[in-house]
Amino acid sequence: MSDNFSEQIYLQLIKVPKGKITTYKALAHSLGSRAYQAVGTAMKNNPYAPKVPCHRVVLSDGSIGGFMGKKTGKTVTKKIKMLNKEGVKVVNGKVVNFASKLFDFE
DNA sequence: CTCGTGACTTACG
DNA sequence: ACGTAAGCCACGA
Repeated sequence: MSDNFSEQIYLQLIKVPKGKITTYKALAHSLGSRAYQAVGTAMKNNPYAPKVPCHRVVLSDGSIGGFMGKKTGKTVTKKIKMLNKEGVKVVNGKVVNFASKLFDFE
């Protein structure tokens, strides 16, 4: 497992400080690829969980993404609460002040 | 190698 | 603003 690509995604995600978040686009772009979908694919694989806080990754609009929306929030709802606890306020499946909490990859 | 799917993004109507 | 279509990359069969 851990093809270089997926591994980079996890590394970047882990690199994100607490209370901050990132988007699929920025994440993929930081890897030097446009694998927006690949990022999601790697997330659903998430072999590094909970080391890899996939809930810290949101859509370009700041929406949580396909976590909830499908099955009345089950696992996701919990993560949302966790985010709120860390300082990332999530309401109605969207991040509050999300642009300001966005983490810039160096 | 080819096909289908996906926790995505952008563009057009 | 919303819905559909096409494009993007990676992974599984």
